[in-house]
Amino acid sequence: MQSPSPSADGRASDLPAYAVLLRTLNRELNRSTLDFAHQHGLHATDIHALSVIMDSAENPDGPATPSRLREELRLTSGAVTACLDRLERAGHISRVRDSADRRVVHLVYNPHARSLAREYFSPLARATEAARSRFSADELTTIATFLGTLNAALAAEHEGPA
Amino acid sequence: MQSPSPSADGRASDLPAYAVLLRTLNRELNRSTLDFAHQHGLHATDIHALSVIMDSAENPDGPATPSRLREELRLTSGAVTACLDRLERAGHISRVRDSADRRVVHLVYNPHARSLAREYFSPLARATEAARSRFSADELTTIATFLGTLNAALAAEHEGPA
DNA sequence: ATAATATTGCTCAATGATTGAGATAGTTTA
DNA sequence: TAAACTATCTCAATCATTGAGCAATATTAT
Repeated sequence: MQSPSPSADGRASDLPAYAVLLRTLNRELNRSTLDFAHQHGLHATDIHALSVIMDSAENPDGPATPSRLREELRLTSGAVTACLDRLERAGHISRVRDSADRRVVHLVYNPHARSLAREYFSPLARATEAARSRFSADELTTIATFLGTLNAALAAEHEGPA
Repeated sequence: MQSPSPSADGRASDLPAYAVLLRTLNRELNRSTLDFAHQHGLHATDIHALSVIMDSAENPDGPATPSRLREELRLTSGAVTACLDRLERAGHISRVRDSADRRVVHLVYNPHARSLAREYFSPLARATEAARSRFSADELTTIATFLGTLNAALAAEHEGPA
């Protein structure tokens, strides 16, 4: 009844189909996170925090701080403190006072957490590589550009939706 | 030092770059979920449950059940019951006993929840459409195929990782 | 300098979602 | 019919999160 879609896989490229694909992807990624958290006696919150701390370490916006986590994870300050206490107690991260502004705490992850993170992302990396292997270099470039564009659009949605 | 990558956006299509893109996407989608949940006095769990119930209604695997939610959301049975109590009390879903096997409860979402779900996915749909508008039909087909492949690979990871 | 204001992260009692063991009701197998 | 199994629910205990307030540091104005 809809467009006959001459290309072999074309039936799955309209907006509703994209919505289902993205929702499913979100669920799969969350499930990976939960499984990994359970395996290590941590909570989903802790893993998400670790993910933010990891990405902040490599990004030019500077190292992660408790305030940053509060915004990224939509937690209250008390919850952030508790989360960081858990991660620090388990040896994954350290709190380091900024020397310039001594109110600020920098969050750095220890070598221990580095290997933990590698382990966490290993199934994801395996699945991603399996999917990537089916596409050409040009196609992978297109897909990466799309993902970047989508991320930017989502970020714009909850920063200035008006 | 790495491959010079002649294509304009090629630098962003290797595996580590994909990992960052997918982690960021996951965070953006979760943040949308949390923001929406807060706006409506619900919890992230409730929204995820609603999402599963929605997709189950349209999928051929049959309607959602508490057991299904327990697996999908990695919750215990007590938590599922509490979550469904909240959703039912707020009028979003109904529990319906299966007539064939009267131990089973089918979860259906009410018209009220249908409009709630539309509202929830509206920012996501807007962002997705904004990103989609930048790509050709062929490119969108490629991207959709990739997302489907990735979802299948992720599902395979936590069903039979061995 | 000094006082007033703002910001960062923490403390702690209260709240409430989640856990986990068990109960209940229904189904299937022998 | 009895026994074993399954789906869901109940409920006390646990523990992450909330939210108000505090301590320490930084900034700005006078």
